[in-house]
Order: sequence, then structure tokens, then C-alpha cells
Amino acid sequence: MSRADLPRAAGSDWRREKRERTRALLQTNALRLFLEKGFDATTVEEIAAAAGVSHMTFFRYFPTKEDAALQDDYDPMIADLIAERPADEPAIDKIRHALTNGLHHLYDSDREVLLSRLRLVHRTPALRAGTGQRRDADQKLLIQALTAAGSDPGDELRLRVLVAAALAATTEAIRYWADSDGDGDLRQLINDAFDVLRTELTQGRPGGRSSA
Amino acid sequence: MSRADLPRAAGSDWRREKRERTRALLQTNALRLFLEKGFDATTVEEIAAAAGVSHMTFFRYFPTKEDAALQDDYDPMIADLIAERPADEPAIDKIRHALTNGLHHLYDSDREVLLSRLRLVHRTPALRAGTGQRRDADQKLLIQALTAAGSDPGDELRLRVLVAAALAATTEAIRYWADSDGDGDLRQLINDAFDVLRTELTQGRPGGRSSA
DNA sequence: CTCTAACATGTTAGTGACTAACCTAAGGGG
DNA sequence: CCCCTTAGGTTAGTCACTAACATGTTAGAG
Repeated sequence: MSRADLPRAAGSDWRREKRERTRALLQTNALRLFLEKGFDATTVEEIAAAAGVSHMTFFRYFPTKEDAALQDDYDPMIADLIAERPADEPAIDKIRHALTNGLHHLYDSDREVLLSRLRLVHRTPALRAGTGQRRDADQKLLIQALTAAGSDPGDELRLRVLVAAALAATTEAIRYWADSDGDGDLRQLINDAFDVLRTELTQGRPGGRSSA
Repeated sequence: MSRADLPRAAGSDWRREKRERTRALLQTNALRLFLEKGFDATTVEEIAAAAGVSHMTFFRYFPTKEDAALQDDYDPMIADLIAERPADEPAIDKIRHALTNGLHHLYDSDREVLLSRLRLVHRTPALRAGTGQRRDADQKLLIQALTAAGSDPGDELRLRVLVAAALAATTEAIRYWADSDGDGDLRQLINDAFDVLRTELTQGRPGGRSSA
């Protein structure tokens, strides 16, 4: 297999540190160049050169150029957050709370970085496409977490639709937030989006969102 | 611009027919080869050769290899279907009915082709990513159609979430249908998916879908 | 009827993402 | 001390996609 020689998680401390340093160097340089010159105008060669490695090393850390812009480590914590919710809570609320709580951290720490990354993704078709794949992965993750937390795994379509709708609402809230340059409270927007699901889908009144 | 010399919609009957024949030849050969050998294992050269043209001609008709697998002409009719719905119908029902009615046609005519195409997309990461972009486009289209049909354009987030949730439900129904090899009625599944939105998101009962 | 503009297609020669096969150097355990 | 593991390099590909320019064919103006 082509990617069998990926730098792995094991090894002595000093090797792990080196790996992590190289990886971080590649990703920060990638993001900087993408923001400076645009995603398409930046070549993998340039990124590798800026990080002081060869282009092959880049591909040992990131399977595609897109991944250097999209990869982060927020996903693994979602499952944990779901597991922490009370077992009798409805699935949709578990998701809602897990997501809003999860966003909490990066929201006030990495705020500016997050915003510029969202804008980059927004204006780059290749990256927008990449997020679709991420959403599929997130959906799978959430479904697993929910069944692990007690949801009926037999009712497949129901779970898929629930999770997909929840992710769609979250995505729209995040996009809306990025579109308005980070004005407003992201968690509030996400709650608004979930409220749209709750209130608008049942009877379809033309107005009535909870806040601006 | 690079794509300024795309075969256009104008011209005499003669030219238009030739264009359409070439285009159809390219797309059917592309789909056949993708299904036979897999998407990645098929080169654009092969497709072009099978259609009896050069690889440049291929790119004059399809901007990317993915498009040869994904492009169809179902989208334009969605807007029409929305416009046909009664003006006072809730947005979510407009979408639901437009989509189920729209699926009606291709459902019993192209059924087998549709199924194999869905399976192809399902097992090809590059194509799954492509569908994400299509969904963005569909979302824009639907929002335009809904505002044209009387929805309040000022309440941006609400419309985005509504449409995104509707598209998510539809997508999940279609995937579910493809996963179960086309057993069951697709329109019924879509209605089930919309019912999940309606009944499960409001109070989050653990059971209660309308049919299998 | 001829000349020309428009247009579908071809040819050739790129660029750049990504892969495969093989090589090197350095630390760590036997 | 040897050797194995592992981070990284080198080189030489393949293939999607682009740019620039060439060619034949047809439609329409004169």
C-alpha cells in the first residue's frame, strides 16, 4: 500500500516530537501560504520548501493538499461529549449540546484563526468539496456515538436523517457566522439553527426565529 | 479565460445536434468505463478514445472528470416545481413535494441506471466529494426559488437551515435506497425522511417512524 | 459563387498533484 | 558494535487539466 510508510504514533519521545514539529511546521506554513496567495496558487513544493522539507515529506503527513488546510483534531472529542450526555436525553439534544459545548473551546481561543480558515474554505471550491467528505465522516462518528449511548441502531434511516439534519444546521450556523465576519455569538447562532429545525419544520410558520 | 471556448447553446440545428451527440457519447462511455473499471482506473484519454475524440474535446464538454459522472439535467426542473406549488404552502412542504414529484420521473424510467450511478458515487471518494458541491448549488437554487415564491428573503439563516435540512433528508433517503439495492419505494423513503424531521426533531421520541 | 467568420475539434507542450521504488542518515536495543 | 527502525530525500514516473495555436467545415454576406 502506498501510504503504509506514514509516520506513526509510536516511537521514542524524541522521534514523536520531531514528527509533531514537522507536521505543525507543514500545516502552519500551508495555511499561511493559502491565506497569502490563495489555495490554487500555492504549490505543494512551496509549502514543503517553506517548512524546510521535500515535497515527498509533505505527502507523508497529508494525503492531499486539501488535508493540510482541513485537518484538525476536533473530531475525536465529539464522541466523548456525546457519551457525557444523560442517557435519557433525546438524540437531537445530545447532538445539539455536544456540538455547542465542543465549539466552546476553539471559539474563544482560536477565534481569528478559525475565522480566516473558514473564509479560506468558503472561497476555495476544492476545499468546500473536501468539507463534504468530512461531514460524511462526522455523521458516521455521531451515529456510532449515539448508538453507543443507547439509541436504537436498527432504525437506521431515522438516525441518519437526524444526524444529517443536525450537522446541516450546525454547518449553516457556522457559515452564517463566517459570512457576517464573526459578529454575533456562534453558540447562539447554532442554537438558533437548531430552533429552526424544531419550530419551523413542524408547521412551517413564515416567521419566528428566536433572535437576530 | 480558459473555458471561454466551451461549446455554447446557440448555433444552427446541425451544430447543436452534433454537440449533443458528442456530449452524450462522452458521458455514456465515461459511465460505462467507470462502472467497468472504476473511476480512478479510468483515464480521460480512454473515455475520449472510446467516444472517438481527443482528450481536449472531453474537457470542452466537462470541466472535470467528476462532472462526466455527476452532471445531469435534473436541477433546472426543481425551480419550476417549486414555482408550481401553492403560494401559501409552508416552505418545507413546497420543497418536499417538489422533490418527491421531481424524483417521480427518473425513478421509474432510469431506475437501473440511476442505481448503478448511485453505487458508483457511493464507492468513489472523489465523486462523493463532488456531490457536496452539487448540494451547495442545489441549496442556492432552492433558496432562490423559495424567495421567488414568496418566502421572506431577509431571514437568511432560517431559509438556509430549512433547505439544508430538506436536502440532507432527501440525500439520506436516496442513500438508504441505494444501500438496500433499490428495494422499497424511493418516494416513500423520502417522505419517511421528512417525517423524521417533522416528528423527531420537535420532542425527540425514540421511536415512531411512519413505515419501514 | 466566393470569401470569411464562427465553430467544433485536433496537436503539442506545458504545470502540478500525487505515486512508487529505492536510497541515506541517525538513534536505540541486542 | 551491528542492525533495525524510522524520518526524510531522490528520481522518475502517471495523469488531470490548461494554454496556444492549427485545421477543416459550414453558414452567411457580398
